[in-house]
Amino acid sequence: MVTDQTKPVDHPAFRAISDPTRRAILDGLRDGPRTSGRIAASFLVSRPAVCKHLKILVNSGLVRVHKRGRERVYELEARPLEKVEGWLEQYRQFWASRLARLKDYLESEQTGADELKGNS
Amino acid sequence: MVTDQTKPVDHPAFRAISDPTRRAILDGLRDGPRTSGRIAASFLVSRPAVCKHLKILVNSGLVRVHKRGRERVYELEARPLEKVEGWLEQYRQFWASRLARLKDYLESEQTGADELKGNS
DNA sequence: GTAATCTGTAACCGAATGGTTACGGATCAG
DNA sequence: CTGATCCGTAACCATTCGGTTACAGATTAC
Repeated sequence: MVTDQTKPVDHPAFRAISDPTRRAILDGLRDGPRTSGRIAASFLVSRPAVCKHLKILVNSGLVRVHKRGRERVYELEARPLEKVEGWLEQYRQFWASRLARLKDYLESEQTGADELKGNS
Repeated sequence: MVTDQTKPVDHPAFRAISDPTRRAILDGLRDGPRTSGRIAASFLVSRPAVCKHLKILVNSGLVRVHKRGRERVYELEARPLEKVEGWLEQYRQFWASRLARLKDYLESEQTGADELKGNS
């Protein structure tokens, strides 16, 4: 076996970070906790839309929320991203290794011996 | 500024890897190039469904394809994942640093001085 | 040539997604 | 108490998504 045989990684975070707006929200929260209104003010979409994104982020574990008076403070909780990182890690060798670059080179002159590289 | 100020990262790969089936397809391709039929055979969903997933993966740049006789060989192209990795990297400090763990500890006894940590 | 095989796509369908406007609950200001 | 403010959710809508079955184009086998 060429690569590590690991169970399929699944986590709601994968879905959560697939949306550009949600990623932008997370990016903003890297500067510190923010209230719902303040977050929404920095986006073109409506406030309820942001609220729904925040809900998704909370449900995926990427953001925590707690009340403070009449406002609610949202805060980044990055730990679930570790799952994504873990999945990604298994691919790093395919873009970072010398072998990967060698492969790229060989592919520039089609050998036609494709499936020889790994068939179970 | 606490964190690096970077342009919002966007790439079709984020959407592509949000689906569990597509991630499983990529996982399989780590063992080497495979034909469409062989890939489909290892999934419960129908062959056309796998075809559509493969198309999405090709369009996102995560998979390359070339014909060989009457079959088509799909091959992993991991480089776009570097974009995802780059975005993720900006969050590593939030789950890996000593500061992050200190924050976690402090949060276990609500101080109420939330937004003091970073307001522009 | 003809039949079997490998493959992608069209047509269709139900469910989920991402957005909107309208509303109501809770809290602060006066 | 009353009005303004902050906020989440309900209801609705168009679009996308992920799946299916049916079909058609190429290539191989005989």
